[in-house]
Amino acid sequence: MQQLDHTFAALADPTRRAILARLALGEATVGELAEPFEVSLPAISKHLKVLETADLIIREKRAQQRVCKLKPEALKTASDWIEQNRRMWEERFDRLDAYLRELQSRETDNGNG
Amino acid sequence: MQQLDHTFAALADPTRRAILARLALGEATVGELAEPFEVSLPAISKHLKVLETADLIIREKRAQQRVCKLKPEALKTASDWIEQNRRMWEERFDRLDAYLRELQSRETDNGNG
DNA sequence: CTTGCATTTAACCGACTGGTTATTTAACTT
DNA sequence: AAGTTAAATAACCAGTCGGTTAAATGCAAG
Repeated sequence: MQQLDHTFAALADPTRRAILARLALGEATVGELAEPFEVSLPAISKHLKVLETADLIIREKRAQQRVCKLKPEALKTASDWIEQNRRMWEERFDRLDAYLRELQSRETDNGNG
Repeated sequence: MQQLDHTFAALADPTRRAILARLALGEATVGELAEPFEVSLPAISKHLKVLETADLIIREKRAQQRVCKLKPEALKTASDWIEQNRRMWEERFDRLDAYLRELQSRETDNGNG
């Protein structure tokens, strides 16, 4: 799924994750978002475009500023993928674990009998 | 956190996600993993290295083959980050929603009084 | 010890990334 | 209309990515 590509790629950058964390505290303008970072404004603008393409945020005009807000739905897609797979993985490991325990107990039985 | 960078970057590629999904069904050799894809073996080998660096899989020698297995712990790191943030985001949106509802009801009260 | 198989490494390629500075666009202020 | 402010775009750069083919490695079996 191409949506997942974009979401995970967007989340793979620490600056972008920090921007998202900041936005979780409330909407902010591009300038406000850029302020804590030591990179240029165009760099932040590019990060915001990546986040917007990944559907993680929206930017809306407000006078001469652009206000950024989170869009929580997209994160759910990624979260769902991970959780679904994690469940599969762990089931698999649980089965393996049970199998190994069974082997173990059989050997013990043989050893004792 | 650098671990998150690697994990999300690894998950951002559809071939790598497919490999993980395959491995959820059980361990597999490099050749077995490569078989369903239309790319060369070295390409798969590189993907596996990315997954290994991200700590999502381990490769162990078995005769002249390398057997790949999932390592579920790393996925938890990513899952935790997403879930934690998702909760923050949604709380934020819940608060905003409550606030807007309150505004609405006040205006209604004023209009009626 | 040579042959064969499974996989990795090397060298290379075009496309993309994250950064820069300089320029342009858009909207408010005077 | 001219100036100021906020942000985006353009053009560029070094580095990484995902892919290739060809060569090297590791191991088992004759």
